[in-house]
Amino acid sequence: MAYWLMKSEPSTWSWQDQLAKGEAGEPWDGVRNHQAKNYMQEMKKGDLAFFYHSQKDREIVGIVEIIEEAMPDPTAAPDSPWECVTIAARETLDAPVTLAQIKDTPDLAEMVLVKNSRLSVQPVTSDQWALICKMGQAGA
DNA sequence: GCCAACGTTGGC
DNA sequence: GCCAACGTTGGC
Repeated sequence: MAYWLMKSEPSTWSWQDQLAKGEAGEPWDGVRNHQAKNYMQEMKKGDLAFFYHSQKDREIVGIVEIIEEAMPDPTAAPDSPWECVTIAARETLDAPVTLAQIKDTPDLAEMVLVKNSRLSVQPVTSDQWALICKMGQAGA
């Protein structure tokens, strides 16, 4: 069981958009970065990921589950290497965890989100996961 | 194969 | 809106 963090600009694809998809989920397509693609290939069905709003909000707003493992990205050219996973919303954080909070928390200083802010799909350690769930008052 | 130039992302 | 960081492109 692994943990991840996936970023989206709310103006492009927001948590509300994701919630609206319900159990059917939504392919996380359009990723055009090899590091991000490699992480998606490592994802297993049942893995969990934080859903992060970049740009204006800059906060973790919810938790999604990987419901389909990596497959060719339907929005990419047929012979391209790009892939996507499918995710479904699992839980909305009662208290969104902001980037500022994360930066103020010494135990979260090593997060990829802090170290490499531009990577849109990133791994999260189980310790980081547990702490952020606590900060966000996640029920699960 | 190296590296400068350029475009894009995302925090501030 | 600005700018730093990073990835990609293209000339040599």
